[in-house]
Amino acid sequence: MPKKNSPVKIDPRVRRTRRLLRDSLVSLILEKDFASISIREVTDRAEVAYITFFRHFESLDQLLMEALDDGLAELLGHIETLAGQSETSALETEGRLIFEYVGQKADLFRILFKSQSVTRVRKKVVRNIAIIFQRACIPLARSNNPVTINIMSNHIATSLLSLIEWWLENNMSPPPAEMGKVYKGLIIDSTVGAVNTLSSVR
Amino acid sequence: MPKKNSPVKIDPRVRRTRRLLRDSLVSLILEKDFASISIREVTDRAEVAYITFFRHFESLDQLLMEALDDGLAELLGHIETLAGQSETSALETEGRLIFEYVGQKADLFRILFKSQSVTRVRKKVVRNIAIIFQRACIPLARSNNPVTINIMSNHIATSLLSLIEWWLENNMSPPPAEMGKVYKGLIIDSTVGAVNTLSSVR
DNA sequence: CCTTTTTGTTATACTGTGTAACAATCGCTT
DNA sequence: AAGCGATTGTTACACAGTATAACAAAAAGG
Repeated sequence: MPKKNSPVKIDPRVRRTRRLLRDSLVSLILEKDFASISIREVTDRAEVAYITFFRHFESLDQLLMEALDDGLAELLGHIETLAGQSETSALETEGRLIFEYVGQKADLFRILFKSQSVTRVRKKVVRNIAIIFQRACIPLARSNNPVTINIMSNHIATSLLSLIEWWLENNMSPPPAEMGKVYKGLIIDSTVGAVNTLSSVR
Repeated sequence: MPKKNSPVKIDPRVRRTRRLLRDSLVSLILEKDFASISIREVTDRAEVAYITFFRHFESLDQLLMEALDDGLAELLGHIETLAGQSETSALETEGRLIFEYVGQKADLFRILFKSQSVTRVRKKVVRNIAIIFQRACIPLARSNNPVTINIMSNHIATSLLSLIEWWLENNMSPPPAEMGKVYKGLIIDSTVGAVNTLSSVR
C-alpha cells in the first residue's frame, strides 16, 4: 500500500488550490502568530474563495500538518542514513549534512518550532526519529533492555530537535561543520557512552 | 523587590474567584484538549459569572500561564540546589528528588506538556532551567566559550524536560531512584564529558 | 462540444469573545 | 449594626470567525 505518489491523476485545479492555500498559510505563519490566523485570512491571501478551504481541509491544523509532513519527510531520510552509520568519522560528516539541510529549508523548521498547534506534530516527528535510532541502537545496548533503549532513542530524538531549534534561534551561527561536531559529541557519543551505566535500569 | 507575597491584602472574594477559575481550567485540561476549552466552560464549572473571567484575566492563556508559573517555581528551586552540587553521589540523590517531586505534582506537569498553547511556557521553563545550569557549568568548560556554554545548558534543560515528559507518558514506571541514575548518567555526566571535545566550537 | 468536476457568489445559522449598564451581594470599617 | 466601597451577577448587545447550503460560473477531460 503506497502511502504517497498514488498514481491517481489529480485535477490541476485541485492541485493549484491546495498549493495556494499551503503557501498562503506558510507565509502568514512566518509573519504572525499561528493562533491569530483565520481561515478567511488564508483564503484571501491565496486569492481563493472562503468556502473552497473547507472543500479540501477541515481546519488550519490539518493544512499545517500536511505541509510539515511533506517537508520533513526528507529530513527523516537524512537521519535514517545517519543512524545506519557506525564509523566515527562518518558520523560527524553526516551530522554536518543534517544542519546543511536544515539551513536550506530553514523556513520549514521555523514553522515547525514556531506555530502553537505544533505540539502534536513535534511529538510525531520525535517519535519517527526515535524509531529510526531505536533500530540502529539495539546492538549498542548490552542488555536488551527495552526501557534503556526507549529512553536512549527518545533522548537522541528530542536532543536533536532541541539543538536544531537552538541553532535556528541563534541565526544558524556556528556553521554546519561545527554543529556536526556538536551533534556527534553532545548527542551521539555521550549517549552511547552512558548506555553501559544504565544497563541496570528496569 | 519582592516578587510574590506582596503584603497587600487581597479581597477574599477575589482570591476565591481566581482559585475557582484556576481549578476549573486545570480539571478541564486534564479531561480534554486545551484548544477546545471555551471561557464559558471554565466559568460554568467554576460556578462564576462569565463576565467575571474578564475582570481577572485577558485570556485562557494568561490564566494557564499563571497557574503553571506558580506551580513550577518549586521545581526550579529543586533544580537550583541540584545544579550547585558537584559530588557525584549527591547528583544521583538529587536527581531522584526531582522525579519524586514530579511524581507528587504529576497533574501539573501533565498540563505543562499537554496543553497546546504551552509552547511559550515551555520555552520560558527551558530558559529558566538553562540559566541555572549556565552559572553552575561555567567552571566546567575549559575555554570560557559562550557558545559551548549556551549549547550545554540548553541541552541539559531540554533533555531534562523531555525525560520528565517521557517518564509521565510511561506512567512513571521506572521509580524515581532509577530515574535519578538515568538523569545523572544520560544528561549530566555525558554532557560534562562532551565539553572537552567541544571546546573548539566558535 | 458536452459532461463532469471544481470553484465562486451570496445568504444564513451558529458559536465564542468582549463590553456595557445596572442590580445584588459581600467584606470591611467605624 | 450600619453603611460605605468593592466585587460579583444578570441581562443585553455588538462583533468576529466557523461552517453549511443553493445556485451560477468556469475549467478539465473525454
